[in-house]
Amino acid sequence: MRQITLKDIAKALDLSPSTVSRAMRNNPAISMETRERVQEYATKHKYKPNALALQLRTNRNNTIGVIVPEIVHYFFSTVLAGIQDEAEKKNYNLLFCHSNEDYEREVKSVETLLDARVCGILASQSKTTRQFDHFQEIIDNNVHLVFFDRICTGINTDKVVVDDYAGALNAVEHLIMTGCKRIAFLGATSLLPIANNRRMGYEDALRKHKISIDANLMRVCDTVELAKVVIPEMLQSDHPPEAFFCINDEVGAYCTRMAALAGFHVPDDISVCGFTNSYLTEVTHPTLTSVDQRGYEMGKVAVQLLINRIEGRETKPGIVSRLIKTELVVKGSTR
Amino acid sequence: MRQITLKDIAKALDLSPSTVSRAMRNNPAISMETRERVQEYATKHKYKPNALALQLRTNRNNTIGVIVPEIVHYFFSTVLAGIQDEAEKKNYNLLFCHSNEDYEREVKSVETLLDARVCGILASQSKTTRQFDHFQEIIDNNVHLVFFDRICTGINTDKVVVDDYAGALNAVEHLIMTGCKRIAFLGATSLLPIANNRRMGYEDALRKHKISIDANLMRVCDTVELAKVVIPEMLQSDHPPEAFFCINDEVGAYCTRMAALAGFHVPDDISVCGFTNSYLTEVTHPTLTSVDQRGYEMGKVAVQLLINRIEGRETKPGIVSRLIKTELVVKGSTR
DNA sequence: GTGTGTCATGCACACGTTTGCACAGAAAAA
DNA sequence: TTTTTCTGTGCAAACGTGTGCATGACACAC
Repeated sequence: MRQITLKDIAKALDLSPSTVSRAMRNNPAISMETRERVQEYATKHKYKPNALALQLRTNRNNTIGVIVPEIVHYFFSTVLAGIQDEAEKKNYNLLFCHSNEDYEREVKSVETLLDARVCGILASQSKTTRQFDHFQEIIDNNVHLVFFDRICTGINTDKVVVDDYAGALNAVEHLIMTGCKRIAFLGATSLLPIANNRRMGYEDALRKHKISIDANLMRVCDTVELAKVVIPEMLQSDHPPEAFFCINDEVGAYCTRMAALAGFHVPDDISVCGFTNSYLTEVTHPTLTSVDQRGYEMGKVAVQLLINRIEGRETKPGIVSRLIKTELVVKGSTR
Repeated sequence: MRQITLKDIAKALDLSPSTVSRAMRNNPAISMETRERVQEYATKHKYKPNALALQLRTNRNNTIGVIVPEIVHYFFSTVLAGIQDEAEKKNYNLLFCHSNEDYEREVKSVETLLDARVCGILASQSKTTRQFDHFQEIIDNNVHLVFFDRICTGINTDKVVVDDYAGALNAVEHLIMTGCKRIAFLGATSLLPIANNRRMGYEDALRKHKISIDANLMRVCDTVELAKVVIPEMLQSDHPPEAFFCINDEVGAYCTRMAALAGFHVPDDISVCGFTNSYLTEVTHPTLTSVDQRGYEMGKVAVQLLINRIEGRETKPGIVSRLIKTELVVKGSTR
């Protein structure tokens, strides 16, 4: 029992397929009587137009591909939610690929998506990617491409990124305004643009408030493993920091616990601020102040940009670059 | 500049499209010379077979749809990762839908997937779903359907679920073996099968070790908000529990913190066990013992089952039901 | 010369839809 | 009555591919 087609309806009602097609689309050239007869038969037999046939005709399948480097990940899953919601609203389907931070899989994903003839691709680069030919391939095939978050510097195309700089600046200013002066920065290596931007935001906030920058207070500490070493060391120093500005919530959450164990009260003795505003911030005690990266918003904006390109509404010839504003969410770990 | 087709190659080499088609597929009927000439031209001009045309011909698009109730969610994102990895390995594409726990969107997602003519659907039911007509519609359209985790009891089809009962039983036995007797169960309302199965596992573990079941130790407490009320109350009682078996990691994480604040040492005075083994378990101090639900494995198994159905390798006429074994991951919060 | 066999290729059709154009019949205008 | 206009419908082609069958050329055996 396969799906009923236009031809089947035509045969059953002794009409031609073209008449049936027109009747279904309410073409005024078809008499009211025939139209009703056809539509009645169609609904009765649950006719569904074959999307594949339509796609072949128009050479468009209303599908966009998305490549995510990691999915078991608060931020990226949030972005994916935004992408899906917006794409669904605009009647696009989503072909989902997962590179798992692996260059080879990223290349394969691009191939898959191009083979599937998607109208456009949303991508966030894997950490291990050093060559960009596969991304160039997308553009060479006249498929639209928008990068989000982890943009690929080697490729000239539209992108959407988080305003890490302003996020860090705001957060550190908040720490300063609530009375902290010795503020530690637990960051990552400056190779990553996001880490670098946040460091610059941190430094500029201090400068703005005439606080000197102390290199001893700036550490590479972006994993719980590192935190286990770095944080106790800083807490035990003669001049422990009055605040920790952490590059992610994992380190932030661990930091609140370590400070409490060392006998400090959070936030009265030591303030802590994280980055991402994941659900980790709700299970710490006190709850963790954090910078919300608004991944959902990023996903929506990325899809909108891509669809505007696809449908020719965004005609700007150069590259379009959108900045997502962060939002400081003050909770219990800062005063 | 559109993509090159078989016809283009045919015209360029003064052959018929059928010859080119056969040449590309290495049909021995075509002379070696022609084959080489065609393939050379094809690679030079980056010929890609048009998937849409193939799909129309065969009426199969090698795509499976997945409906997830929530995506910013450790467990479901893990399952999705498993689904994607396995589907990719088997050369299937993934059409991704997100119901966001909303019945209306779930119905719309099913429609979308059926319109797209997917070969099969993997679905986990939304919390607000009370009617099942849309799922029945899938089966009526001869599209294969496999439920995972949140199975729909109203529909007779294949499913993959976590062995919650054994997971709970194991975990509670571990608590007992490490010297705890008064073990609290922080669960959810028994309406949900998963909550019910875990409660039964908890009770059977106690029975097995001849520990009486104390209703005072069993509470509904599946959110951090509830935990803020329930846990302090239990800790302050005359006979505080020696262990907490929690229905999720959020409550478990919060529990370790509350116990420490109340002056108990974890795990020496009080043991805590969570459920899911999310990354929350790594940022608590001590790290949180938890029951791993092996979502990645579940995703893989679900896809395998679905593809076996699609490709006719699983011919069992009745419904196939797979149970995913859980694994207790002992960390710092239990002895 | 006729028959048989092999090899390489092309024709035609199919998948399900849409659409420009032609056409038949009826109604309206001359 | 003849011509024009209008109305409703069908034909054919197209999208890109794969495949059964026919065809034509050539070689070889009788």
